[in-house]
Formats: sequence, structure tokens, C-alpha cells
Amino acid sequence: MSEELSKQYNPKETEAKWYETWEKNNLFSARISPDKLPYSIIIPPPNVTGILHMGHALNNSIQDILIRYKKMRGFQTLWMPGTDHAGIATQNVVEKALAKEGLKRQDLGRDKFIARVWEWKEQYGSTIIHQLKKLGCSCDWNRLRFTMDTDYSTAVTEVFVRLYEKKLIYQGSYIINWCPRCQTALSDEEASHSELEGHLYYLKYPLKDNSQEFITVATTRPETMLGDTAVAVNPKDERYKKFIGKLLILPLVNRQIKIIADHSIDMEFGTGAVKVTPAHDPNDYALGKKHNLEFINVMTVDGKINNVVPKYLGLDRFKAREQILEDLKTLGLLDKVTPHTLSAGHCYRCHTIVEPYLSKQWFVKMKPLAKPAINAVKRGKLKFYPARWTKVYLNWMENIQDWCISRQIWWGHRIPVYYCKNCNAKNSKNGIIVSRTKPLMCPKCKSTDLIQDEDVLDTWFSSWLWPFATFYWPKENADLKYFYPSSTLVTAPEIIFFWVARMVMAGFEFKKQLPFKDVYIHGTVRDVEGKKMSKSLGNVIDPLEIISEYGTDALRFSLISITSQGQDVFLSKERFEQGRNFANKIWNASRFILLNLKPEEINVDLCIFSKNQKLNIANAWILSRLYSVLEKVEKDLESYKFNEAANSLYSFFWHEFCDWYLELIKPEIKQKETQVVMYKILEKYLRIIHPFMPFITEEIWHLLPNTEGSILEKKWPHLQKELINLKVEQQIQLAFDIINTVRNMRAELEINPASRVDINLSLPDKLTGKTIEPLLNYIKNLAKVESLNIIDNYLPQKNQYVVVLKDLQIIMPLTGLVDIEDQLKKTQIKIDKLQSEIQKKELMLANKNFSERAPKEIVDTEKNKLAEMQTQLIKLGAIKNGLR
RNA sequence: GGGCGCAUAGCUCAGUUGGUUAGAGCGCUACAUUCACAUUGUAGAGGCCAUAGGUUCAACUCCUAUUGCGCCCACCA
Repeated sequence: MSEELSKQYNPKETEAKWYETWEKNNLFSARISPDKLPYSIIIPPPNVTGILHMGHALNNSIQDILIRYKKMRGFQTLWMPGTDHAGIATQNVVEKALAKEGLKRQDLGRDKFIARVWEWKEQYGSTIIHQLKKLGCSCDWNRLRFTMDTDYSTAVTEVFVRLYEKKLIYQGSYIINWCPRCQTALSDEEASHSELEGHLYYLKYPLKDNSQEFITVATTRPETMLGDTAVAVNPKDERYKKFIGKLLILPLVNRQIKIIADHSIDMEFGTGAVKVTPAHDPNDYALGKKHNLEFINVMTVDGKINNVVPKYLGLDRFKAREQILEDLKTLGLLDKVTPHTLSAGHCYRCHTIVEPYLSKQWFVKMKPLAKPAINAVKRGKLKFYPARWTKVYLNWMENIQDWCISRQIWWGHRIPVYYCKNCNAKNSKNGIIVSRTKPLMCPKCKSTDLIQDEDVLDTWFSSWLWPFATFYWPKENADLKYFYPSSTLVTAPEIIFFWVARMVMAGFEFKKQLPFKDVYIHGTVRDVEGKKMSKSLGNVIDPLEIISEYGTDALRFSLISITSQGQDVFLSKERFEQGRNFANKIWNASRFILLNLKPEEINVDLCIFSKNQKLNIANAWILSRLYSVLEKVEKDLESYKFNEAANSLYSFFWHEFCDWYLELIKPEIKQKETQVVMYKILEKYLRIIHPFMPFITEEIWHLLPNTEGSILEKKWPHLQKELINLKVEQQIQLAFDIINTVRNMRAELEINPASRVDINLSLPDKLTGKTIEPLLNYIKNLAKVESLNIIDNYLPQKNQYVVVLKDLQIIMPLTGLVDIEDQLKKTQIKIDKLQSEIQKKELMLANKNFSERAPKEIVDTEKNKLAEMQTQLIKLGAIKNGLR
């Protein structure tokens, strides 16, 4: 069989095959196992409109690594998958499709339009799911959820009703961000600000009493002047004191407006006099409320001027700006125009400049919800990796604003509010009915003339329930009890506010519990120049293209290995060659082993060798390396340092296992001990790297003798510390031999540099033949030796190891070998330091202020740390003695 | 205005609670080619770890300031 294996690893052939097998055998499905600890991850649901980009690839590779790792470590894992209905995004996509037929959504009407959206979803909505499968994601697909599922809607409605009953949801007219293209309100988070090169226009408003006298105001949006209802100045401003209380005539409109005084006005900016447009600016809105001004809306929902001044009726807001400026200029009322950079909100979906717009919307009162979410983080119950995001989160939470949750679109969860026309006619406050199901009649007047609120809820109003609504909350089923709260949330920094923070709030409000324990925030994937990858910039590297060219394992491994914790990822296509080459290296090393393996020789437990310490040096060394890498990988994965784990695995396999070990053992490859060690190393290594590279490991696993079933179902290798400890003794022995050789050589050269030096070298097999000649010459020149003898082609006879000479120093090719004296010194320093730290810790713990007042968990962790340090100290002591 | 991150080899980046000789990948140079793997191997060149101070026996690592780049939040009449 082995002879048939191709020289190159072919990912295409294996990947589809194994994913199908995993799915068919239900390897991803999670059931409640009372004897196991649960480990669950709830996927950040991609938009149904989504197609896989590098951000997804990174995000989901990380989750898959965690899930596969934890599963192998014996947890009952669950990776809950799903998609988000993505209100505006999806509606836009379907509207675009309609536009091709020359239709608008209004032409179809609400019900038919929504039917079209569902149709679209059935047809295209699972694209992203198929792509996640190509990425190897081990989600439990049987549980696939969608934020518009019927029972998911039940949860959303339930939450709305509960919050309304708690008076945490209210309706009101406020200035919100309005997208004139999407014709809907947007939350503050959905209106992303960016800088614009604009102008500051100075407009002259004549006084009523004396039309030759003016007050000049500065504005960036002159078209809103049609809605001005005051001009405000600072009461301390000497320039304007005398005008306070007087009236102005608003040009073009000819409305009388008052000059008011307010301390909030910055005297330095512009002219120090501000036009006040309460219906079109949040600050002016506040001023309007405070000073009882009139609120005059000058725009229609699509961003055109309304009939406030008939001349401008129907003009687009930017056209109107030009027209108004021209008209003012004609009247001599445009004082000057200066360049001015300003930042304006843009719709996060269509990038149209949003208009601050006065309208009636639903809001969630956030301050009470934020409280427990703040405390949990402050008390360390919820941890961010990397920790710096904690600050960002807290800062936002502590300054949280109310959340505008109504959207004037059709695709989404309809607001469960009904209006009684009869009651409304009398008093608008009486006519509101908030209900889980559509009420048959008005509870007050028994009228059946009810209509439901036209608006739908913000997409994030459903997403923030994701960690428990996916378990069919508000039903309290067994899965919810077992798998909730989830263990880790893996996500991108962009959605900390949108999503992470709100999930924490929802978790506390509705489940009295955190939704997850750890939040791992990975970086943003950027191109080589540091720009965000986006279609419009044309700098996208398509993960699917990489998969078909280099394979999924290569994609995953490369991506992970360059993602250091929380740092943005700068990506170029060449990066993936490394992953492909590595997969190929694993393939060929395995092929080599398979070609040389005698299956009947390997039915032996490693312990036989390790206990008797009969292992030869190469075998002992590689085993010790394997287990130290295993230890490091475990540590790295537990602290979310995926790149470090990946890089350790890479350099171990390539530069230690392949470059040195496999070369060293070639002459004795048929020996039983070598057969066993070689096999065990490969077999264990495959298990360790499986979470990173699931496909190639599964493929090789099935080629190996004595392996059954999927590698995914195998246990994670047990960390045999005694084998690492063996390393120390072996190392010491080795190092002594080497150092002595060097010392002898040096001594001889120093005494008589011209004296004849003979060196006997043992060299690995691969350095024989033509390869060795230039090397030998090199050594001869450097060491100025007369003769260089090669002792057969392999070692390890007594006191002879692989050595290469460089500048008269001997470099041990076997990693981890060090100068004994150096090692001693280092160890001593470490011991000293540890001892002083232990003293400090002991003092701290002995301090009553600390032990009695600090939270118990903190005291406990400090105690644990102390214990750890003490064991560490003992270990160091032992090492020191060994060195001596 | 507030906050955060980054500055290390030609390029892209690692660097584990400070420890003496700073690493990887790519690229470059020389050599090797029936041998598991050219998606390879061996060796090599290439670093005032942004700048200036400070703490320390010891600083790429900690502190302060400066410069440059990037990001987030708030405000901007």
C-alpha cells in the first residue's frame, strides 16, 4: 500500500472524503454526557448573505481548533452553528434582485416581499454553511439555527415584552441616525463616522428691528437652516450680550426666531453664534427641549426637502444646499465659506451619509442592564483575551446610551406592539398594547380594530440572545442547562459593542448568568499594506481559492501561525505556501516511516524503554522533545496563544523530527526500539496537530497500522513528564561530553597552535558522499586540523555524538543542549529570584488585610501561585544538583 | 479631546513573569540532487531591537518623554 502513496500530498482527494465521513458518522453531534464536562462554543452567526472571507476563515479555524482540542481532551463539546438574518443587509440584497426586474419592494407589498426574502434565503442562505464545511468546521450541524426561526422569534418577542413590562423599553421622538437610502433608523453603532472635506458656511441673519444689522452663524449643513427656530449665543459673550432676547428674521423662510443664551455654546468656534435646528441635530434638539423651541422637520424620509418652503420642495438635500447657498448669496447673506473637515455618520450597510432626524422610535434603556455586565468584568468573572479589550468594553459600558431598536424595514422580527385605533383617537398613550401574541381585542375598549406596529427590530436585538435562544429559550430544556453558559466566545474586535457587550447584558437579564466565560478577540485580517480587505479595494484573498490551490490544512495552519494574540493579521498569498509545504513535509515524513515500518515490531508500550532508561540517545532525545512540545502546546492553547502552539509544532516536526531524528535513525531503522519510537512519535504527533490540520492527519492516521476509527475520536496524548525529565539527565551527559571535547581541543591549540590535531567525527548519514566534501574542507580550514576522519557513517558509540564544527566551538545540533556552566548560572539566578518572590507572596498571604478582606477567589489564586512557585523551586534545585 | 495598539533582518512578523550568543517564514548567496520530500537538504550573509532619558548587578523586555504609523470612542454649530 505504501508504495502507492504519491510523492506529494494531494489535499483535494482527501478533504471532501473525510468531511463526508465525519458528518456521516455524526462525529460532531453533541449529546448530554453526565460523566463529562461540557465545553461549548456558540458560533458568531455569519450573515445569511455572507460569503466566506479571510476573517471568517480565521475566526472559525480558531473555534474549530478549540473544539477539536477540547473534545480530544475528554470534554463533551458542542459547537453551535447558525446564521443571522441580517435585516438591512439581506433586505438590500433582495431589493437589488428585485430592481433587476424593475420592481421595488413597495410594488410587491410587505407579505409578498418577505416571501421573496425567504425564497432567496432557501436558495442562497446556506452558501456560507457549505463554505464553513470546506474549512473543516466541526459544528453540530443538526442544531443549525437561524435568527428568524419561529421559535427564535418567540424568544425575541418574549424579551421585548419582559423589558417593556419592566419599563426598560420605551417609545419616543428623538434625533436618531436616519439613512435616507435604506429609509430606516440606525443605532449609533450602525452609523460609522468618517472624515469628510467639507466647508463651513457663514450665514447672515438680519435682525427684525434693524434689517441692516446681522448676526452671522456658521454651519456645515446650510440646508437645515430652513428648520431653524433660534440662534444661540453664550451669555458671557460680550459681542452678543445686547442681542439676547431679540428677534431675527430667518432668511428665505421669513420666520421670526429668537436669540437665546446658553452656556453650552463655545465662544471660540465660528462666530460664537449658533443656528439652532432642533429637528435636525442632537445638540440642537437638547437646546430645543431646554428652551421650549419649536421642532420643524424640513426633510422627507428619502432625504429631500419637504414643503416647509415650497420653493425647495422635493429637492435632494445636497441639491438644496447648493440652491439655498446661491439664494443667500444673491441676497447678500452669505458672508464667507471656509474649508472645514468634519466627520459624518455613514450607513454601515450602504455608506450613504446619515441624516440626524427627528422621529418616533423604540428604545431600550441600557443603564440598568449594563450594571451587572460591568460588575462581572470588574470582578474578573468574564475575561478578555487579550486583556486590553477589557478597558474598551468597560469604557463603552460605563458611558452607554439608550439603544434605538426599531427599524423601518420589512425583513426582521416585527415589533410586538399593537395600536388600538379607537383608543388612539382619544389619547395616543392608551392605545398601545404590547403582547406575546396578537391580541383579539383592545383590553380597554374591546375594539377589534387593532394594527401592529409597522417596524421591525434591529438585527442585534435578536443576536444578543444568541447564546441561549439557540437552545430554544424561554423553554428551560436539558441542553440549555448542560451547555449554557458557553465556554469561549471567539470573535473580532469590530463587534464588541454591537454584539459581545449586549450578549453579556442579555445573559444577566434573562439567564442571571454570564453567556460565556472567556472572550477571545482576534485581529482583523488585512492585506500586506495594512488595509482592510474589501471587495471595493480589490485586495481580497479568497479563502476558497487558497483551499483549492493549497488545501484547507495549509490555509488553516498558515493563518493560525501568523496570528499572534490580538494583533491584526497582514496577509499575502505567499503566506500559504508555508502551510502547503508543511503539509507536504508531514506527508513525506509519514511516507518514509510507513515505508520502513514493520507493523509486527511496534506492539510495545513505550514505558518498557523509558522505565529502564535503555533508550538510545536519539530516541530519548526525540521523545523528550515531543513531550516538551506537547506541554507547550497545551499551555499555549489554554491561554489562546494559537500561533505559538502552531509554530512550536512546526519547528519540532520539521527541524527536529525530520531534519535530525529521521536522519539519525536511518542506519538503525530496523531495530525494534527505533521502530517503536518512530511510530509512536508520528502517531502522537498526528493527534496533537489534528486540531490545526484535521484532514491530512486523518488521512495519515488511516494509513498507519494499529489505528482504528477517526483520529478526532482519539484521546489527546497523555503528557509523560518523566520522559521530559529524562531529557535533563541525557542533556547533561551529552553536554559534558561535548564540552570536554571542545576544551581539550582548545587547550591543545592554545598550547601549540601548530601542533597536529586529529578529530574524529561522526556524521549523520545524509552528510556522506559528495555532500560532505565542502563541509570537511570548511572544518579543516577553520579548525586548522591536519586530519579529519569520518568514523563509519553513524554514531552513537560511547561518547560520540553528532557534532559540527564552527569557529572551534561545537554546536550541538540536538536542540536544547546548553553549556553546563551557563546553565548552572542561569539556574542559580532563577532560584534566587524565585525565592525572593516566594518570600513576597508569603508576606502578602500572612498579611491580615489581604487574607481577610480580599475576595476569596483572589486569595485562592495567590495561594495556588505560591504552591506552584514552591514546586518550581524544588524542580530547579533538582536540576541544579543534576548539573553539578 | 479621550483611549488603545505598533515601531526588531531586505520584506512580513515572533520574542514566553528583565538574564548574558535576539528567532521564524519569505527573499538573497554558495553548495548538494538516483537516497521519504526541490513544496528538499547543508551552510552563509543580513540587526545600535524607532529616538532620548530613567529604574536595575543586568533592559528588546519595566517606567517617562519624543517622533512616525495604525485603530477605536466622543465632539465638531
